[in-house]
Amino acid sequence: MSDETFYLTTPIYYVNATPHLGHAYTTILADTMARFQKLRLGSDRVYFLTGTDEHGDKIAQAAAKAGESPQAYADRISGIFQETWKRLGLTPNQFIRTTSEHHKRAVQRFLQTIYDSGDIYFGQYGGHYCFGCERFYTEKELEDGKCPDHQKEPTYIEEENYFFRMGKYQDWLIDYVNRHPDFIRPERYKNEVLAFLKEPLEDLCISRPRSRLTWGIPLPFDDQFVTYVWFDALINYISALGWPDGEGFRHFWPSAQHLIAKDILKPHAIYWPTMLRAAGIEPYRHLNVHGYWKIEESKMSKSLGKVVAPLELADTYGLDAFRYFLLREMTFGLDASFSEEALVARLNADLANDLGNLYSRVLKLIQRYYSGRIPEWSDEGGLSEATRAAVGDMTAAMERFAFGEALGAIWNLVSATNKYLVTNEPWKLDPADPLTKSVLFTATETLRKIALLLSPFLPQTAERMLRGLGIDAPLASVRLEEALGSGWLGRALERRIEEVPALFPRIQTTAQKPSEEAKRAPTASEALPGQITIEEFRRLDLRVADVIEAASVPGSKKLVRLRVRLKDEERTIVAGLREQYPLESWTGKRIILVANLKPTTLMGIPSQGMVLAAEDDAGNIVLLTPEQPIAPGSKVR
RNA sequence: GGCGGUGUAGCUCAGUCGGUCAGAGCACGCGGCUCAUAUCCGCGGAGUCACUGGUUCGAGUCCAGUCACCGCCA
Repeated sequence: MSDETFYLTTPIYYVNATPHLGHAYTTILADTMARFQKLRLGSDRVYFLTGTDEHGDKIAQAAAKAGESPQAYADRISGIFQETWKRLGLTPNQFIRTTSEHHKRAVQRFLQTIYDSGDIYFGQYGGHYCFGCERFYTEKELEDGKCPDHQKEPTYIEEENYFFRMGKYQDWLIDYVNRHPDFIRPERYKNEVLAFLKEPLEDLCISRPRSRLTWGIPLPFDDQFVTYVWFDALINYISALGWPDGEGFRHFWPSAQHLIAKDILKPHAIYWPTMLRAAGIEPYRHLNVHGYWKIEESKMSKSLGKVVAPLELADTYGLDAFRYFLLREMTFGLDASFSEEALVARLNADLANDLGNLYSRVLKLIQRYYSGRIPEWSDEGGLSEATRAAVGDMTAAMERFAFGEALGAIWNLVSATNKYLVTNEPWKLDPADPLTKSVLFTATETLRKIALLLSPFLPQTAERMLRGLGIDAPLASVRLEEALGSGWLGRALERRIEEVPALFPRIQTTAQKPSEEAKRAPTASEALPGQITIEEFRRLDLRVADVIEAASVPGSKKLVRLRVRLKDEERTIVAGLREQYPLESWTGKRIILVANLKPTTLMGIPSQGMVLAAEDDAGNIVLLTPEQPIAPGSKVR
C-alpha cells in the first residue's frame, strides 16, 4: 500500500460578501473531489480545507459601515459561510479563519523566515491608491484620473513599505511551470501565466502602514506595519496544516492541490509559488482553475419579480440535484450557464428518467417476484464489462478534475443497465427461473456499484440507494476497490425491499408541446425587422415604484440619485433627468422602473434599474407615471 | 494597442499526431416494449465544422487574413 495522500483546498472566502453560487460551486467541487479521494485512499489520507479570509481595508470599512468591530463583523460573516456549507452538506476537514491565532503565528513565522533570508526589504512607494480596490494604480491604468472600477478619484499616497523580492524568482517560476506542464491546469491558464511572466515581474508590496490600516497581522520585524491581505491569506494553505512543525504539514503538503476560480489566478500562480520558494517550501502540486457561472434569469419560480438566488434552488430541488447539475454541466475550466430550466432538464432527464426509474423498476420487480427479498444468485457477468469501463473512465476523469465526464462515465453504466433489462426482459420470465434470478441479481449488484460510484457526487442519493438495497452503508469508511468486489455488502440489513420511493420525482414543467397553432405561427424569418416576440417583451420586468428620496450626484449636472421603493424593497437608481426634473420635484413621484436591468455603476454610484421617460423630436422629456394610483411594486405589462 | 482563447446539428458541447471526424447528450420525429417515475429500448435528422484565401493527393484538424464574442496584459 502506498503512502499516497490527497490535500485539497478551496480559496478562503473574503468576508466582504455573503456566500453566492461561485463560492458554493468551488466548495462543492472540492467536497466531491475529497469524497472521491476518501473513497479511493481512505479517509485518513485525505484532507479538505476551506475557510474565510478576514483581514484588510475592505473588511475594516464594511465593519465600520455595519457599526461593528472588524472582529465581530468577521465572526458574523464567517459564521454565515460555515452555516451555508453545513446546509449544503459539505464536509471539510477544517474551516480555517485568518483571524485565528495559529494562522497569525504562522504568517509571522513565514514573514520572519523570508525576512531573515533577505528577501524582504524596506522601500519607498508612491502612487494613486484607491481605497475601494485596496490597491495602487499607475497613471496609465487610470481612466480620466479615476479608478476604472469605482470611478473614483484615487488618493495619492507616498509611503514606505516592505517589499518581497518576487522578481528574483521569476526565472525559476517560468522554468518550473515549463517543467511541470500540469502545475497549472487546464492549459489555458498555464498559458496565461506564462504570458504574464514574459514581462518583468515586479516585487510585491507586502505591508500596509498601521497609520492607515490596523486590521491585519503585524509584521514580526516592525510593528508599525500590518501584512498585506493577499500575503496573509495565501499562507492559510500551510498554516492550516500546522506549518512548520505540524505532522499534518509533513503528511499532506506533498500532495497539495489548490482549487480556485479564474479571477484569482495571479496570486495563486505567481505570488504563492514564489513565496513558498523563498521560504524554502516545495511548491504545491497542482493549481486547478475553474470558470464562472453565468446566471440566466429564470421564469420558473420567480414570484413577484423576486429573483430566486441560485443557492435557494438547492432547497427547492434537493441538494443532490443541485450538486448534480453543477458538477455535470460545467466543463472544468470553462464558463457555463446556470438556469433553473437547465437544472430541471438535467434533473428530469438524467436523475429521474435514467437513474431513478432504473432503480425503481428493478426494486419493484424484486418486490413483486420475491416479496422484496433480493435473490442471492449468480452474477452472470452481463454487466461486468460496462462496470469496469465506468470505473476506469470515471477514475481517469476525476484525475483531471473532469467532473462532468466522470458523471458521464457513470451514466454510461446506468444506460447499459437499462439496456440489459430490456434485452433480458425479466418481467416476461418465470420468477423461479434461474435466469430471472440471475438477471435481477446482476441488476441489483450493478445498482449497488452505481450507488458507490455516485457517492462522492450524490452522497444522499447513494445512501438512499444502498439502504433501499438492504445495505447499511458506512460510506465514510468504505474503500472503493474493496466495495466494488462482489462480496461487499456493508452491514447487510435484512435484504428485503419494503417500499420503493422515487429517488427523484419528476418535476412537472409548464412547457407544453408546441400546439398545431403554435407551429403555424410566423417563424423568425417571417417576422418584420425590429419586431420582438411576446416572450422577448416578457423578459422585461417593469415595475411601478415610488421615489422616496432624491440627491444630487457630485460632479454631474445631468444625473440624479434616486432612492425608490418597490413593494418591499428599496433601490438606488441613477437617472439622467436632473435637467428636466429638479431635485426637489422628485420625492413622492410614482415612476415606472425597468427592474431587471443589469446593475451598473454611474459616477461611482451603483444603479439598480432604469426610469422610463418619453422624449419627443425636440428633445422634451417627460416621466412615465401610472394613470391612476396603484401600489408600488405592481407589474407593468 | 499587444498576446491567448473561442466560433462544429434547434440547445450544450466532444473532436487527440491532417485521411470512416462530421460525432455525443438534450430537444424533436417514428417504431418497439409495458417491469418501471407518461419511464425504458431501437431508429432518424443532415450541420457550407464563423468567413476568405493558401499548403497538401487529401483539412473542423496546418498557415495567412477577416468578422464576432471572451480572457489576460497595457
